[in-house]
Amino acid sequence: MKPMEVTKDYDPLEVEPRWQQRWGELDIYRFRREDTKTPTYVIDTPPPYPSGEFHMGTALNWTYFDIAARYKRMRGFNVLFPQGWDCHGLPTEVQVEKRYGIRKGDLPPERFRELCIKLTEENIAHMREEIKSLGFSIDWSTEYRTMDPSYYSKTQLSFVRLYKKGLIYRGEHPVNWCPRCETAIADAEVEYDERESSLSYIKFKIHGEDDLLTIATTRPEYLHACVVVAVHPDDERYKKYVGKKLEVPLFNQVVGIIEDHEVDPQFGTGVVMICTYGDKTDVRWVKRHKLPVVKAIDERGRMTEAAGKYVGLTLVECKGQVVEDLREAGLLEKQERLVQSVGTCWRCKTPVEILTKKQWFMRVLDLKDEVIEGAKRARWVPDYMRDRLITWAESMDWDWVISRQRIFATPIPVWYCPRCNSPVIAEEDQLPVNPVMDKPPVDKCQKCGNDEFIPETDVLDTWMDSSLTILAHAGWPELDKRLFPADLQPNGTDIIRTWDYYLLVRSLALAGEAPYKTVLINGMVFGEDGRKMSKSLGNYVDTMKARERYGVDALRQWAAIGASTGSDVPFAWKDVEFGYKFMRKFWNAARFAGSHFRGFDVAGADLAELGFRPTDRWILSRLNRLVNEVTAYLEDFQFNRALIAIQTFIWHEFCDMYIEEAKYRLYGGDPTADAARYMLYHTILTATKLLAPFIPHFSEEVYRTYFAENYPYPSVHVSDWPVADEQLIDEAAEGLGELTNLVVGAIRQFKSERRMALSAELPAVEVYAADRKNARLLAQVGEDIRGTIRVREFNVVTEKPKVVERILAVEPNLARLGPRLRGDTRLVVRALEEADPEAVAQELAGGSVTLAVSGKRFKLDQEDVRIIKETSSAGRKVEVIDITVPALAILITMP
RNA sequence: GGGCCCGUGGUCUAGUGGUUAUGACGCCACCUUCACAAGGUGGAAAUCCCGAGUUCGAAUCUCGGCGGGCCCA
Repeated sequence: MKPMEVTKDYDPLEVEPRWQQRWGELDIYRFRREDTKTPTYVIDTPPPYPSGEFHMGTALNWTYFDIAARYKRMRGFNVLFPQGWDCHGLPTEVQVEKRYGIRKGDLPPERFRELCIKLTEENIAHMREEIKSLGFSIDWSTEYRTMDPSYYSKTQLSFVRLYKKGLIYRGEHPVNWCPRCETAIADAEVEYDERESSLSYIKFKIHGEDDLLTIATTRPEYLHACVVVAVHPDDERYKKYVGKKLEVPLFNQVVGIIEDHEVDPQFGTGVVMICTYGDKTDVRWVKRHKLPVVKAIDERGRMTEAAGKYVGLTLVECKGQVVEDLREAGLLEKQERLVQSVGTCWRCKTPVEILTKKQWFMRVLDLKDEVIEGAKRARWVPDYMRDRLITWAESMDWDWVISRQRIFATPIPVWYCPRCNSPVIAEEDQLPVNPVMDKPPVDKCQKCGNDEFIPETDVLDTWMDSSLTILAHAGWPELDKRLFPADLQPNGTDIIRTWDYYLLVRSLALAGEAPYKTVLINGMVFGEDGRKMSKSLGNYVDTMKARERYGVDALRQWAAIGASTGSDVPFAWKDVEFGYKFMRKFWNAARFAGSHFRGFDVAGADLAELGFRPTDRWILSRLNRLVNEVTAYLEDFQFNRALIAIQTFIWHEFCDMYIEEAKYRLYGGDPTADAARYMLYHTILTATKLLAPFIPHFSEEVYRTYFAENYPYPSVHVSDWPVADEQLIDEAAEGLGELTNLVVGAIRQFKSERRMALSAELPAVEVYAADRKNARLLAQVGEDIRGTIRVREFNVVTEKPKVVERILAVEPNLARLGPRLRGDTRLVVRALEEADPEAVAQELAGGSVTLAVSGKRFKLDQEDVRIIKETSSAGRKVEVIDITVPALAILITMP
């Protein structure tokens, strides 16, 4: 497209798909494995769960990766930005059951698995399209799926290796159990929910006495599994009972009374019953006091034989029946309503129970110190997020349950000898393996010689797959040290204790090294109502909806600028719209600039000959400063600050001031017009590059329209990141530019107040500068001011014009006075307020002023204060604008 | 109950010791202005949650309270 034909409005919906397709053809995001020279930058991106929908939170997350990836690419790194899918999991099984109206037990596992794979592929296809439409610079050649044999054979290999290292074991241990899903679930999968329940006060008879003791419990259905009763050791009420025995009502087992610090004397009666297992505290108590375990319920949450006549009832049924029977027996003292936090299955929200089952565990508690050390060594953005992982690691009291009773997951590569129960672990070279279909690596049991085996039917927790991502990218078990540890580990606050933790613990166990150098955390996305965005709350905005109005680049600006890094980000249409408005503003500026620098030979221009004016030097200095600022912010992952800095510069300095101040030269055949053309070219090009990581499509469109022909790069995204020229950062030039803007702004405001068109011509403007230095400076920019505000005659004077000048106040410069005067600062401030400003100013004109307060004397020089003046016209047919700092009076001769 | 974070105009938000607190959206007034009226120039609008402390000086640091969030128990 030629600049002449550039459209007035930027149309992202037309531009964006065009560049997405072109980038694919150019293959510019591919990680170059064969390139061993260029430094690498490795981003381990969390593989999303293929639920079928791309959540706004994921869009935020991916925007962060993408900004980092594009920035590092322009800085010359060989960037690995992979994409994978964390396929295994219960939600897919549930979705398949729903879709086909079946229960997973209805089909052979392999058949059910196939249906899961089919559904997953469909879901991935949708999500892949959406990710592509969002324009992320992913290297699609890296795409992996954890359900593929090529991936899960690594999961299995990790199992085998950790088993050999003694870090995986099979054991009888209490686990969180979902009785609906009939599977063990990890701590991280337990969700807590406020639920109303009842607290039952139940009378226990003291064994061998007639006395009764009342205990309070929320779980009367576990009465048959009560193994002991506990009180707090300092609880005077119950001292006399400790050591005695109690008879459990309805079931009549005789249990002891013990003391434990964890009993809350304020809760209920201060006497609690310990059941195996009513909750996690019970697990600790059983361990601490070496109590017996009663298997109270089965895998479906029904009462076992141990419950006597209640056998076969569900937990809820049993609770009702037991309470009823207690009431009839006169043993129920009372019931109270109680709101408590209940652990539920993250998927189906069924309250979680605790069962003792044979399960596979990873010995993560043994790695606690190394995990904490690894977390401490990594850089965290923001820094305080590190504490979340450390607190979590410190508070863990169970090993990680890695087995699940599900179908769609990585099989555990193990068989058992049915005679002696010894496990047979798969050999590394036979992986991937499905023990149900495949044979074990040995013909006879090593222990007992038996030649038959039964397969392990349990499968692995899906985190066993996804905690290998970094190792898998790096080619583990043969580790490419360029790719491990990863440079960047970006993810949301919600998965610090899962993904960041599991990656760390597994890499330490398998590779002896922490897997990431920097962890970049993003907050959660909230809906426009201020609550976490979710379908169930009805505040959900689809990413497709969010991009169809203003395009992806507008949405990305919301993501980048919505909050400081790590903070939660409320979704707001106005932010997306502002993103679009910014692009339109820049687009039009580029259109204007392009029409002026088109045909101008930038490469061949001799900068010394162009004749830069003060406004050119000002914007050039600001631009170079901007490059430094944005670069520093990006190194710090402060995306919001980086983008705000660019937007503010473009809009308010470049467009509102510089372009307006350059127009008179461009239109008027000024000898320095080429300098302005050069500045327009250089500023637009540099800003376009700075914007490329944030708004890639827009930047590409601008780059290709105006600049590409002059450079060898096929895309702005593989061009070079701007480097500031420190020589051009010039305080004096900036001061002069700001002085120019001040006068221009004041006259604009003046015209606006008098309802004059901003382009209205003024016969004459005279600026009176009290300060000789300012007068000299103004003289240098007089031509720019004259040209910009359209005035026929512009003069700067130092002699007082016919105006009356009045000193309004002499204000203290606290930044200077505070540190010097300390406690006396207040006195001086008071003294200045009370003194006659005219007198103070007059004395100060001689160099310094001495104030006497409370018997003390303070000498202030001109730097210690600021003089606030007001001028007013005296008789001439002029209007006057007063500027107090610096002291200027602008006299305008009216038309 | 624990850890971490947050509380700033009507709404959202930037801002980790210094004069007059950033910006967006919304609101009001004015300006066809030769890149952009989906623009520009202005304006009104903030007890910086409350209380105490540290300091010459606190939105910012400390403590307490109140309110909210995320993760966890």
